[in-house]
Amino acid sequence: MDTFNALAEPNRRRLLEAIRQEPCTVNMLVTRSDLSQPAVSKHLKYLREAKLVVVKPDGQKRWYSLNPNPLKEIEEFLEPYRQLSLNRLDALEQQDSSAIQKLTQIN
Amino acid sequence: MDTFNALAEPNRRRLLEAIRQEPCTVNMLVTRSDLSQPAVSKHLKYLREAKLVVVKPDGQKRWYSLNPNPLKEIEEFLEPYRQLSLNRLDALEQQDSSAIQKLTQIN
DNA sequence: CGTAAATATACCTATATCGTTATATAACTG
DNA sequence: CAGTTATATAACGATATAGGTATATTTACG
Repeated sequence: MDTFNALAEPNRRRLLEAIRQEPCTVNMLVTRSDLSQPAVSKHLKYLREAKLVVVKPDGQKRWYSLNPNPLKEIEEFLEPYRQLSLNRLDALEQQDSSAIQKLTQIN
Repeated sequence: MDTFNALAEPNRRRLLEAIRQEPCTVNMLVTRSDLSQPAVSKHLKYLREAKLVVVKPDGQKRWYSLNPNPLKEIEEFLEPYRQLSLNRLDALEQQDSSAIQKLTQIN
């Protein structure tokens, strides 16, 4: 499971959001999601494979915390696209709001 | 097909890269990839669903060009993660290279 | 008009993955 | 030790999708 695929699943993004806010045990994530415990464990397995989380065992509990480093790959992919939409829209916003309508209704 | 899933497929990312550089017809993309024509057409269908590309028919040709707007969703997702790794590593780089080793070997 | 070119779609097989239930594996607790 | 808690894994069915080949559809051209 690579970074892109790990982020492609909405439940996995939500789990990662929770872990980003603070390290979590599996049970904490089960409580905060509407997923079963095995489902959470499986998603965590994929997040581990993608190295987006690291685990620290503590007795029977496992503390999952974020490793944001792999996200750089996504950032690097997005980099060449940044100049395009965002700046282009920003520039338009300063002059012609009808042109923005035209552009944004594509999306 | 949502934005995240559209980007999860490596061939699709490559097609998008090509389209980003200049608008392309299907045949151009077939030539520049190692995919069959139907495979390219299918990936383009998903990119269209995700609204990452727009098509302009021109005779029998279809010109595919980039619509970067949906990428904002990815940017917004990444936003809260930006402060974490990148800045943290940048800060470390300026003082202690062994600490960087420890951090980066997680990844 | 008949053929070729450009693209899309249908159909098939293989593989991945989602979620669930049941079960295994440790580690605590009394 | 017995039972419970925390987590992981196995096994299963359902669904999605990747790729290929064959074919349909539309447009161009002589």
